[in-house]
Amino acid sequence: MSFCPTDHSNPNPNSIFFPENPDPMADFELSDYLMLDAGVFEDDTSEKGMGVANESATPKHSNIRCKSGEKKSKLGLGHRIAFRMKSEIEAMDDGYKWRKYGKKSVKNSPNPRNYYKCVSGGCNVKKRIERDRDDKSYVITTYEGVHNHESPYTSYCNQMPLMAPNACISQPSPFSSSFST
DNA sequence: CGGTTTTGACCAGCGC
DNA sequence: GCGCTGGTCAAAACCG
Repeated sequence: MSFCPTDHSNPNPNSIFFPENPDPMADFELSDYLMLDAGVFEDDTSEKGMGVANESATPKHSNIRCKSGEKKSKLGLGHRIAFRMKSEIEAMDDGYKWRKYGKKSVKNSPNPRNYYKCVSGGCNVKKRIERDRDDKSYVITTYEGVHNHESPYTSYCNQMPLMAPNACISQPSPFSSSFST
């Protein structure tokens, strides 16, 4: 599996960029990535099966975890993807436009979880963001659903290939070493 | 003034 | 059936 910046079928870490931070590598580090395809997730704890709530429950390394044929997404939205990264900021701009619709304190975590929806018309992709309970310098982001549109950022890049052909896809990425297969 | 965020209330699913 | 928990709604507050 490879991640293409122009592929909007799934939100992916490669599409994240940092308009407010010209040097994201300075305080950004991907720690873990979980591919929770088709609403299925690795239920590796004894906690209630709300899926990716578990990713903060166990120590993690740079592994891609994928499992299929077990539990379905509660909402039936299809793809679910979660990753954990070291970052000072929680609301990273991944190129899509999100609207916050909820904030909730969750059990076993001192940090609240924030809920966002993609505001593009007809797109019901959601994401959850919370700080790792064990290490607050890490942020756990979970995407749920599939975008039915391109990222505005991707569109922007595609419009200026002659101007800066490498400006969007060739920047150093914390994900590139882990996910370019 | 319109869009976004905050926050308490409400609802549904799950375990006991 | 009941209580707990996570997820969503919606009104109010906030901000540019």
